[in-house]
Amino acid sequence: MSSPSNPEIEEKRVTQEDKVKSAKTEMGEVKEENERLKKTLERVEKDYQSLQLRFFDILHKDVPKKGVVTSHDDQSEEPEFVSLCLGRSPTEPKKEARIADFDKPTEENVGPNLTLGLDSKHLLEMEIVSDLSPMNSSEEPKETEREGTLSTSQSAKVINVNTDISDQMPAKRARVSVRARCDTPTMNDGCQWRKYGQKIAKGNPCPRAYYRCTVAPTCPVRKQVQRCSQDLSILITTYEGTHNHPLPVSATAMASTTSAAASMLLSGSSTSSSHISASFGNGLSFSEQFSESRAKQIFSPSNHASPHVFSTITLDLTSSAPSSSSTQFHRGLTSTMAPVSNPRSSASLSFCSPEHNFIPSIWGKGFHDNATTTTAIDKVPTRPITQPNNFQQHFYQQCTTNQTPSREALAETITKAISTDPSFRSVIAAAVSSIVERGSNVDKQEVTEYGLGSGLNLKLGEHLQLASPSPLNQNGKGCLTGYFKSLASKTSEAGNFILLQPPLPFSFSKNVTNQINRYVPEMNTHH
DNA sequence: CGCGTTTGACCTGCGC
DNA sequence: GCGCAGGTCAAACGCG
Repeated sequence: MSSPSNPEIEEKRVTQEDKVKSAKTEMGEVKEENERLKKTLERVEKDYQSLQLRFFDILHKDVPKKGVVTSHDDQSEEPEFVSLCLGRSPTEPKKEARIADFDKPTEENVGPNLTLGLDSKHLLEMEIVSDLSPMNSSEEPKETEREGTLSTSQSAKVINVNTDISDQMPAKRARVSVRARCDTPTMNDGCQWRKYGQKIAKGNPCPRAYYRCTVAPTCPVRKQVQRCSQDLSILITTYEGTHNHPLPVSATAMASTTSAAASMLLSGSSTSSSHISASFGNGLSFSEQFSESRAKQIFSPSNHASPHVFSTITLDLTSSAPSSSSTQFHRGLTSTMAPVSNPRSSASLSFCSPEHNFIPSIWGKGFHDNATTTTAIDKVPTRPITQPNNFQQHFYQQCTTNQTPSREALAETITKAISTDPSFRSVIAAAVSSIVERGSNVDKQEVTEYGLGSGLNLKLGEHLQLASPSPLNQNGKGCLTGYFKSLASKTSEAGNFILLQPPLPFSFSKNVTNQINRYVPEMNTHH
C-alpha cells in the first residue's frame, strides 16, 4: 500500500486551494456583476416609472385650461379657434405670443424621455386609453363607478400603465371619422370588414353602410361608410371601438391613427362639448367634435344605461384646394359631420411647417431606409419593403422630372396616398399623437420658439428634416419642403386663429419611416 | 356550399 | 304615446 507522497498531497492541496480561490474570485465577480445589473435594473425601472408618470401627466393634464379645448360653459359664445402649427409661421410670428398662459417646459423635463412610436407597446397603451369597446361589458359597472372618482382626480398619477390606464380615463367613447377622397366603395384600411347593414341617413341621400371587423369574431370595432352628399368623391369613414386582436401591418396604421385620435380626444377633452381640429397644411386637417347629448343618441349597443360620453374626432384628408384654410375646414365640418348639439369650443392644429416640416422629411428618409427595427409591428411578416408605393412613385416622378409639383397636384397626391395607404396614415397618427401629448403638456412661450418637437422627443429616429439647399434633393424631400412651406404660409393667414409655433425639430423614428417603406402597390386586400 | 351582401324588420332613444 | 331616426339583426339572395 503506497500512500501519495507529501509533495503530491501538497500539490493537490495547492491546486484545490487555487481552484477554490479562483472560484471565489469568480463568485465575487459574478456578485459584482449581479449588483451592477441590479443597479441598472433599478435605474431602468426608475426611469420607466418616471417616464410613465410624465406620460400620464401629459395625457391627463388639464387640456381645457390651456386653450386647446376651451370653456364649454358659455353656449352663446362663438366657438373659439386655436391653431397649433407644426412649423414656423413666417407670416404671423407675433400671434403666437398671445398664448400667454403656458408654462415653459424644458427639454429635460419633457422631451428626452418621452417616446412616441408606432411600436406595439405604445399602440397598445393608446388603445387601452381609448378602449371604447362595448364588448367589455364586464367593465361597465366599473366605468360607471369610476366616473365619480375620475372627475376629481383625472390628473392622478398612474404607475401601472397596463392595468390602470382605463381607470384614469373618463368613460368617454370616441369615434374617429376619416374624410378622404376615394373612388372605391370603402377606404382600404388594411382590415377585413363585413357589411351588416345599410341605411339612408337623414340629410344625406347617399346610403350609410355599416361594417363590422371580421378579423376576429369578437372584435367590437365597427365602421360606417358614407359618401359626402356635397362631394360624392369624398368618403366619410367612421371608426368605432378598438380591435381586440392582432392586426396585419397594413391595418395597424389605421388602428394607430384612430387610437391616436381617440387618445387625443379622450385625454384632451373633458368638456361636455368641444371641437378640436388640426390642419396639415392646407391639405389635411384633423378635428374633433364632441357631444354628450349626441352620444346618448348615437352610441348604441348594450350600454344604454351607462352614462358614457361620446365624441367624434375627424381626420379630414380631403381639403386639397389652396383656398381651404382652417376656417373653411370648420365650415366644412359643420355640414359633413354628424350633427352636434352645440359645439361650444374648438381648436385647430396646423401641421404645417415651412422651414422644417416633418412629413417631407420622413418621406425622404423612408424611401430606401432599410434600417432594422425592433417593434412588434415590424416583426409582423410583411411584404417586401424596398418597393415604393404608387404614391411614392408618383411623387418621386414629379420631383425627378424637374418640376416642382403644383400645390394642388401634390395635395391631391398626398390625399390619395393617405386615403389608400394605411402606412402613411400611421405617420399622421404619430404626428397627431405627438401633438396630443405636447399640446397637453407644453405651455406657452417655448411653443413659440420651438414648437412641439423641442420638448417632446418623439424618439422617432434621427432628425430628418435637414433641408437640402437644392430644390430637388434626394427622394423629393425638397419638393415637399417647398410645398409645405407654401401651405404653411397659407394656413397662417387664417385670421381667426392663434398660432402656436411647432416644435423643431420634429423627428420620426425608423418605426415610422419603415412603415412608409412598406408601401406596396397592391392595397385592396380588405373587404 | 360557404361566404359576403342586400334589405326589410326590429329595437332603442329622443323629441314633441 | 307616437313618430322619427340611427343602428342592428337575420333571412334571402348572389357569387365564386
